[in-house]
Amino acid sequence: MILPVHALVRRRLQQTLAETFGLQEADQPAIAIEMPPRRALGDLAVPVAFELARRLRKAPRAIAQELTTALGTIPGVARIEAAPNGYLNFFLDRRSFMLDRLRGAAPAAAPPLAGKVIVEHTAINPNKAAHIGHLRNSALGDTLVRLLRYQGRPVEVQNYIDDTGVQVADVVLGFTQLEGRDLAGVQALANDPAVRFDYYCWDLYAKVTEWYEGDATRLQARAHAMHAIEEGGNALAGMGAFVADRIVRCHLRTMARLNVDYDLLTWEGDILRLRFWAKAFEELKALGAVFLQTEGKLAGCWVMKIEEPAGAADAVPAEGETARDAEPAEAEREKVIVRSNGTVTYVGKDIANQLWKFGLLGRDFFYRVFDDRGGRPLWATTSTPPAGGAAPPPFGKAAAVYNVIDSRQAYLQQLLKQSLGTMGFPGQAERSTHFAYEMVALSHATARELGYADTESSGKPFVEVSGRKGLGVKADDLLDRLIATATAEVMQRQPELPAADARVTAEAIAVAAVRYFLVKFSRGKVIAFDIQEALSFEGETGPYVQYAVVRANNIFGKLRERDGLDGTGVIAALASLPPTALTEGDEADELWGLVLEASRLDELADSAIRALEISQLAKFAFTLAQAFNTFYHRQPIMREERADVRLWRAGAVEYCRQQLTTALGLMGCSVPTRM
RNA sequence: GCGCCCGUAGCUCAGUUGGAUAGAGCGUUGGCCUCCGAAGCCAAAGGUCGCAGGUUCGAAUCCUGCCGGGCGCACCA
Repeated sequence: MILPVHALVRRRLQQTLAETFGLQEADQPAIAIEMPPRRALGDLAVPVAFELARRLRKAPRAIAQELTTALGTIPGVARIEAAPNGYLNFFLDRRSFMLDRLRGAAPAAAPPLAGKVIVEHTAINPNKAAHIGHLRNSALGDTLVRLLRYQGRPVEVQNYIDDTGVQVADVVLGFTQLEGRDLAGVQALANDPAVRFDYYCWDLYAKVTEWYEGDATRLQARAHAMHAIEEGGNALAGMGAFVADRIVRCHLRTMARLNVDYDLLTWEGDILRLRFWAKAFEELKALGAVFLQTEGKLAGCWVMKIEEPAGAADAVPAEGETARDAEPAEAEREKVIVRSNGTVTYVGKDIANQLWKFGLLGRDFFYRVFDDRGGRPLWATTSTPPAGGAAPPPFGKAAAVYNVIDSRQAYLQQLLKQSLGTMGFPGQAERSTHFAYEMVALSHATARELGYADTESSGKPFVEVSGRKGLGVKADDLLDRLIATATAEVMQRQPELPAADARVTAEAIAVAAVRYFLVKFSRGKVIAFDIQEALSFEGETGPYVQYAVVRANNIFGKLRERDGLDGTGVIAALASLPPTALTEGDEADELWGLVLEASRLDELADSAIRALEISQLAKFAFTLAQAFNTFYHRQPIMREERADVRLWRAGAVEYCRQQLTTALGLMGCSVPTRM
């Protein structure tokens, strides 16, 4: 926990700049606090003197030197040095820093921002099994949720279920048109223990796509089915509801395997049935934000004008092209909100949903318990008042909203934000964040392994996953393979371990492998998923981090066995020990470096949230595990004979394992007892 | 055509609101298990940070223009 130290140092610098240089806080540059490249230079570095050099007409070094003396003493800071190049370097009081952290006595970080945060993630169309692309969404979203909660913010996790969209309609048509099933037939299929219903729908969905391609008039059947499902109260709608319910339950089981869960399932059908959209539509019409288009190809549709980014609207035509040649639609783009057949597009429904999330709609859902989850009810929205039962917690009315959706939908998210602003809620628009990330594609090797020949001839660097074509790695298949591989590894290393325990361990390893893999890349990068790469448990992987903690835990197992010492025993013993092993010599510097690095979890968590870069958390955990492994090899604990040295090292191991366990937990990963 | 994203070592990627000598993993080569677990550690080799300008005391990072790649610009979501 280093942020409280940052806050203290920053505050003292601001005071000193005001007192010594007469710079009021408003005129001061932002004070960045960095880590020096080498520990010998200091523990914290502040480059503020460079910033001030011009304004004060002095050399950075002179400013740094003045600051050094003017700052005086700061609690917890042993000394301050002005580096020859102008850096201001802070050396912390190692003993008190480490003891405070071990005791958990470090002052709390800045109080978290007030108000509930809603994070919406996963949102898989409920018409087929989850695949690797969906997993990236869930892993990023769930980790964001855990990070926000770690910061002390109240978070509500929502999973949006698009049960009235075209994709459910497609599968319903597959059942009725291709297979001639009625509702009872689909129910029988779903209840057949030999059938994996989500896998079955996966294949059926791909067949429906081919069926459409066979005859363009079949698209009319699709439009009809969609309309029927939206209307409700008919056979197609009944089947759609059944399919969506069953597939959602499949998705929840898959996600539970990865330690991902939710507070509320928001069903799109309820938004329609409760006329959320009708309410939002009235307001949008009254504001003139949407209007009925009477001419052109969009005649008969209710449309919304799209705000062009600044400068784009009045762009001059390219040379050789006159303004007359340009499409009129280019100048004033319109997005269809209500189709000419009267159905509402996704954007329309989601505008209503966004308003509800912020408590701006003036209407609420009814709620039902969707799943018991062993005493932790999972709630879902519903359209009718429930007969009785427990009262739901207060949902919605958030201060801020994160929508975790891949960047291909950036355009729609932009519209959503825009409409919030248009409707008179610029503050909420500002606090509505699209957490955008790039898609997961497949490497050519993995596509080939899945039976897709000759994907290289496309000339593209990767193969795009396509649910429509049934092309992709199913989440459960991937997990099964990872568990099988991990089980083999565990049994090889721990032959005496009972099979059931080996399985539990393998599951923990598999989850860490896949979750770490999905968050280690920065979000702007397309992941070309390669199954062989993902099956690795070595190098920069989740299992590497787990392994470091297992080793640390083993040390304490042995300490307890031999010396009767546990974590708290070590901490108690350290209080009366001279700190030489922490303060003098190369080994002490290395020990201290490990403790300081471990303390940065809160700093990295904060940074990861601000930048929406979960990869920073992953990188932190890996780097710390690496530092621990180096320390582990160089500075033994059990066989160290000097008692004080042994205990200080044990203290470092204790803090390290705590921080690494927390970091893994933030990524939804656990630590096996052995592996 | 317009918008967004990406371009850093053979491959896959980090690089913290511009800061000290550009770092990992994989792969390659060579070492380390009578010693807290080798899913590990140590070492070596490997980079005109796509190109060209500009801003700055300082640029992989910011700006402009190119080049290459991806994704969007549906009465799908």
